[in-house]
Amino acid sequence: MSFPPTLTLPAEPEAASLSALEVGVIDFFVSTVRVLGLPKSIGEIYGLLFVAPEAMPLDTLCQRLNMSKGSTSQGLKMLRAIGAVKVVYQPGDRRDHFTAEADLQRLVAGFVREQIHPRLNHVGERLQHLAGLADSLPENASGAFQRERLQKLGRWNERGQELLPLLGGLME
Amino acid sequence: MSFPPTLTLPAEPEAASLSALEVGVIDFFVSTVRVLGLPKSIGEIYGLLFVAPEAMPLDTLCQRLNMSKGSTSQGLKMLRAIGAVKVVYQPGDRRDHFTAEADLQRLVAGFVREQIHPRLNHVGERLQHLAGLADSLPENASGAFQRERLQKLGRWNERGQELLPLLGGLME
DNA sequence: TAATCTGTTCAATTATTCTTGAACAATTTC
DNA sequence: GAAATTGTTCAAGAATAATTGAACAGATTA
Repeated sequence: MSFPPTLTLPAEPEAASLSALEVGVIDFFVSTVRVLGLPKSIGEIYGLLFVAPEAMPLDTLCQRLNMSKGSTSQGLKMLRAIGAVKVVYQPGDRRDHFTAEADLQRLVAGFVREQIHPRLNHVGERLQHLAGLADSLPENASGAFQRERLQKLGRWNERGQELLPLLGGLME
Repeated sequence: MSFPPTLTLPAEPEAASLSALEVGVIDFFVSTVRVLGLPKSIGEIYGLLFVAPEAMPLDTLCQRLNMSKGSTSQGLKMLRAIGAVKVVYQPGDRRDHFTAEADLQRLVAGFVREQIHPRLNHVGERLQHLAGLADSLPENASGAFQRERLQKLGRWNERGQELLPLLGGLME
């Protein structure tokens, strides 16, 4: 009873060589990023760059994270948009090299700007429109209740508008 | 040229009868809830209850939102856990009746408790473990850099722990 | 100019999450 | 107790989101 000698088992599938420290830090950012509703790959890329003393190019990230070039490129694109990674010039190397931005205030500001604000699009307008409907509500208890609820919605929205920009400031 | 008289077109597929106001408010909460990473159905249920002057039972929600009993039941379960809907007793009706909790501070507190904290599980422990690895880092520039990054991670975590509970307080 | 290198894009696949609907338990009514 | 009512659970299906990989464009080198 023997295994076919012509068939070589593909060992561990290109196990990415990451130190325990790197794995730990990446793991931390993967969880964080999940809470924020971003894809795991974003957390992996940022995590590796965050612990890395040196900037690294796209293909190094691909290899070490065992991630496709497409995902890595897209992930870096988003991270750059947020301002969470920066491109640094590396003399004598044609490739872009990336480092992690580690200033929490900037990270928060970038995240709010790129991820939260766009999704809050037109909320103000829509509430405006709703407020218009309030006038044609009946003059009874139900009408009064609903007008009150609409006002509450408006106040919540204003409060949110005020608070969001302050978020960054709270971060030390 | 005529349509087969025996074939009745199924009209609009049980178009849920919602007023423009209701649609608007539901729409508002659906967007909000999406930003928070919760399923749409949660926003629909809460939105309808939020504008409704009267408490309503599960099957009314199903009918008006055109949503399955399963989804409605699960959605109400989560909303109850967060503290975003309350059960009110309705004399002479065996069914539970639900209303929306509209106190923002309580909503935020419940959301953090049920959705954020559980996901942040063990982050402290894991960071503790990572801090252990710091000691066996080399005494060169790279080692120093990584130790610093680990410290930063620890500070961020502490800061988050302090800030989360305050979130509710900010809400008026 | 051709060949190589670097990085981006996007259609197709894969993985994840949400919703449905039917089966079930627990009450209540007859 | 049988039938009806109310609400929950969960496996299967549907919808959504993330990832891959191959094709591509632009830049650089030979």
